[in-house]
Amino acid sequence: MSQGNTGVTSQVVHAEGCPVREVLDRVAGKWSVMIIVAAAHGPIRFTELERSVEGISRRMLTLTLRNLERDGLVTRTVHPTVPPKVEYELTPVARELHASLLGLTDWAERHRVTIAESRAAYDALHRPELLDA
Amino acid sequence: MSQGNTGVTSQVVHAEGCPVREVLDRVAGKWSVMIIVAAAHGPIRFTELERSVEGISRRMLTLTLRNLERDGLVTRTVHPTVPPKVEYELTPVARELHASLLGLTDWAERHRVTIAESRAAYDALHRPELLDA
DNA sequence: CTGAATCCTACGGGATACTG
DNA sequence: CAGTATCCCGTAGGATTCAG
Repeated sequence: MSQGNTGVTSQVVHAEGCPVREVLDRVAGKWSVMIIVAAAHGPIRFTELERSVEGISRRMLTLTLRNLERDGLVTRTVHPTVPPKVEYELTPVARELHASLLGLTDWAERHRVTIAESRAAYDALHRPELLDA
Repeated sequence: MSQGNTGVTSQVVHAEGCPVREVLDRVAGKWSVMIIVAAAHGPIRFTELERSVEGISRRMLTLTLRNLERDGLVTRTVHPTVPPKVEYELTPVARELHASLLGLTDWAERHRVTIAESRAAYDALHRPELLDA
């Protein structure tokens, strides 16, 4: 091989059963992580979540909470009062996730400016048409 | 308010400008992270990526690589040979991201079984119709 | 207050074919 | 080898309405 092989064994990233994919699928939704962040401080009510997670619709809040509950990431506690009061709380598993997420948010904060600049530069070079936003 | 306020100041998770959302949007795609993982070992060629990232289509590989390049997460190096040879390499910023990702994959591996069980249990309770898959 | 049910649309992403 | 260009479809998710 005159061109030489890389010598680097590029290992396959398995599609199925890949832990990377799994966590991502679980967290990929538009709202899951934001809900986890909003609930990280302790039990929180439905309406509080609705206000905390800016921009979320009532429907998506419900759906996402159901999925989180299904995965065992939040618990749902109904207080049989009137008016009804429902509290959501992160499970220990979700708290661990939240801790790991901190690494990501930290990364995002450290590089957000750089990334924004990179985008602008790229667009200036490869997307001249959308320069006058 | 006889029910009392919670005392817990549920802070708002801002929609715009939220670093959490930003990193997620950037990584939320179906393939971004898997490409980053596949490229973590060093420079890698287009076709090698295509084989490494199981299940990806040529189209999505190209699109995702372009976005990663745009965000300054990968560099694209064209070797003017014949046949053409293009190498993609993670930038330092992306390497940091990859490191943070390790925390997530670790979390996923530690809890995948628990989560799967949680799902099964939830479905058994709340989705009796789809029990005979 | 805390949802569930419907309706509807945008867009991510797959399959396929063509190109330098 | 390394892409681009089209076509097409499923579904995430928004708006709105009804209900316990």
